[in-house]
Amino acid sequence: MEHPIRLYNTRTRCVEPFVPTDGTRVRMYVCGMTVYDLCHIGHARAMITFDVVYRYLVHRGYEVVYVRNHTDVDDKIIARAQEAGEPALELSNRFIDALHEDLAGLGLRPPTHEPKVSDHIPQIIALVEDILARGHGYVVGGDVFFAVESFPWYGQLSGRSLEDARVGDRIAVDDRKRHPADFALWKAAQPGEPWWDSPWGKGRPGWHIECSAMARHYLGDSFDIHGGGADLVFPHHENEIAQSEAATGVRPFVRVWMHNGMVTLAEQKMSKSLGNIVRIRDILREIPGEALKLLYLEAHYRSPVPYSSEGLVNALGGLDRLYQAREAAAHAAAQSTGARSAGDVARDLGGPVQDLHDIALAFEDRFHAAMDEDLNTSEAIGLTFELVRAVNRVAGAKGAGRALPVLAEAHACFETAAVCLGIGELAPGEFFEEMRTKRLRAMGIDRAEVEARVAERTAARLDRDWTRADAIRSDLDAKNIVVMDGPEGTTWRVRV
RNA sequence: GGCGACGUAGCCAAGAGGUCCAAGGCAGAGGUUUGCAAAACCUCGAUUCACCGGUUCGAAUCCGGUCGUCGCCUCCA
Repeated sequence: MEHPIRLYNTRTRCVEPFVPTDGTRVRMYVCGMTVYDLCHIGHARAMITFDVVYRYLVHRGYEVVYVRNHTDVDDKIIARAQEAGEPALELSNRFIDALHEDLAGLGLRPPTHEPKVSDHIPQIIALVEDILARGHGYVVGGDVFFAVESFPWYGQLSGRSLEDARVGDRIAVDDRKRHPADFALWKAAQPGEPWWDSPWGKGRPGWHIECSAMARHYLGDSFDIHGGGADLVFPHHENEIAQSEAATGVRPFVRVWMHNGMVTLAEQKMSKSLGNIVRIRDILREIPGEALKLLYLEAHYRSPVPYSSEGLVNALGGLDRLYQAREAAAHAAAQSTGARSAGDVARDLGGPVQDLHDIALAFEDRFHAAMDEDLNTSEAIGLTFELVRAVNRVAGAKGAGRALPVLAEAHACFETAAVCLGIGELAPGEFFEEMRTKRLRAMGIDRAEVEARVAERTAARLDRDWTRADAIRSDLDAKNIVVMDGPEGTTWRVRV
């Protein structure tokens, strides 16, 4: 690694060089979701953020073990299941399937492991036993609590002390707790709830412990990166640290804590309690998934990002532009014989061709420099669009045929961006088709009818009947269908 | 009340004290191109980085204060 990647660490509140413990092997755990409902665009942000972390680390030569859990044992799941009269694990499995569909629609890479809580009860019980053995927990009835006062570093991540926390201020405190901030490691089973046998009787894991246990099982007592949404810093991640470090005696549990910013709607955080939820699949019906990625990645992952349908459609426009340039570059790459070097061609042709060559040559280094600095995807995307413009300048000009080797270079740059960001990964034709299908659906337009009218217009144009051709054009235009006459015939698109 | 983040053009957004008198995208104006369009390309847009002080030869970038917005402290990505 010629120049280390630098990442912001929530624990130290600094951007610091990232050096994995184990050479080129990186171990990363990301909090997935509690699967009692469909994924919303806030989940999407976390998933997209860490998908990019994963992609980029792999791109830079690391071997990454990426674990993202499904929390399938939880109060809310149980409550939903009881309402629906469905076994809790069946319900959670349905939502895991839905999650996989949604994330595939966004073009996210699957993690190395996707453990479920229900499959790791023995590991959880073992972890709780270790915590008790080291004197950091206590049993009350069939419940087990973590004793925060026994762990001197409690608050290290969130930067709050036990005095500051004032946990009792806003919630009713269970008077069996020794300290208001103590939290459940294991909960005794209530009637009608799923349960597992344990040394403390029938029960189930508390919230937090599952991540400690599964991270330990797949990644060991100490690992490189732990990610999740910024709203998990406290109490979830704080409690994870306390449990894990208390159980193993190994510090630090996690070397780098990474947290993505929230998605806001109309200046407010999207959240379950506010009820302002937008689901991933509602978007995917009408917009290609990469548009959401572009919208998010245009901002830094730690900043809040405003969501709006206008913003999304905006991003779709940019994506479309990117794919058009990609298509031109891909076309050139396929045709380029490589008989002449890009450098020679650039020198001979000069002007925009030379400019494109220069941009392409510097692209990878500049792209890496941006991403190395705590994943500055905004700048990386800026660079990509500079490339788009440079490509269009060359590809759209007369004599583009002579510049093929240089356009082929640009094509390779687009590949780098696509692999690292997951944007522009589809074959351009595939993207245009997806966009057309989804936009037609969004606008309720019948495809066959459009194609018939376009054919009609083409016939009119062949007869040089401009009046009729223009009438059809404006007719279609009123329905947001834009007709384009190019050298290779007439195409059409749905206006975005 | 405690802890934290942020405030850059009409909108979104990047900017490791000087080589940035501020990337990129969208929207807008003019132009090239086109049967007419669309797309694409070219040109134009913050004398300025919420406000006020301070440090410095020099600050959007550092420090202090003011105002504003948001997040966490309760389930949350």
